[in-house]
Amino acid sequence: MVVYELSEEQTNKVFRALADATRRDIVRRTLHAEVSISELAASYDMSFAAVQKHVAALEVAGLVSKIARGRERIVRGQPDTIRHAQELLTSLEDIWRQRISRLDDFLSDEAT
Amino acid sequence: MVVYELSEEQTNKVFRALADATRRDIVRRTLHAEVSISELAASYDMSFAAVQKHVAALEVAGLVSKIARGRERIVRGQPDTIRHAQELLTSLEDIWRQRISRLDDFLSDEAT
DNA sequence: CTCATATACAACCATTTGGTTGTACGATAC
DNA sequence: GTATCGTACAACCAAATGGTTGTATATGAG
Repeated sequence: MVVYELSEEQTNKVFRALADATRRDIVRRTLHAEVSISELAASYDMSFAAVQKHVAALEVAGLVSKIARGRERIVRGQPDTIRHAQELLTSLEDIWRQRISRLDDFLSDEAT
Repeated sequence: MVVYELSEEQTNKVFRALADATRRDIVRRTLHAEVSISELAASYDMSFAAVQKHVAALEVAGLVSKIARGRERIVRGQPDTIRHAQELLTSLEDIWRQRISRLDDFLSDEAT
């Protein structure tokens, strides 16, 4: 399986974008179904422009994409980028697991 | 399986902490083996105090813990918190998968 | 055509972030 | 005891973040 690595800068943007409850909620909603920016904006207690900025941050991170439909912009969640972030976390967990298995080896050596 | 949910604020801190290449590297190294703060500081092109702040951000997020050993502070990666973040990303992916399966249902209804 | 809607974007502002240097203090080495 | 090492923490600063309002523009409705 070929994994397309994200650049460090791209990775920063992905995690940064996920570090906000409103943005995480936008990702959830746009993964669930296509939503326009104004529909999103109606849900949060902040200005339209603020929501627009959150969507822009998510778009730059690759967590959502926008397509024009008439005068609306439809926002779609991008599961691939989520998966990239997940793979990075998995690689961290693997480091831990390798450490544990090294420790097991050490202990079984000890026992002989 | 009981999953201990992180608060929104705690989740913000975890992702925020991961949104920096130096901090991700510190997590990698401290998951691999125990390292003192000064050992960490020697690796990065910034002041000791700056590295100390990065470690503090990771500690507040629950991604590392510190224990005193003599005059040193040993930093340990905390795989549990990594797993919490991973579970959140998995729940996002699940939302996507449910959408796909709804779409499949729709298409098979269409076919009948 | 005119009006309302959906979006884009600039300018502005307060707060947070990420770095710096300097100072203080406990633990270890000599 | 004194010097050194490892850490903690405060004060400071520039840049980024997350919100605001205001203005412009394109699309759809009537």
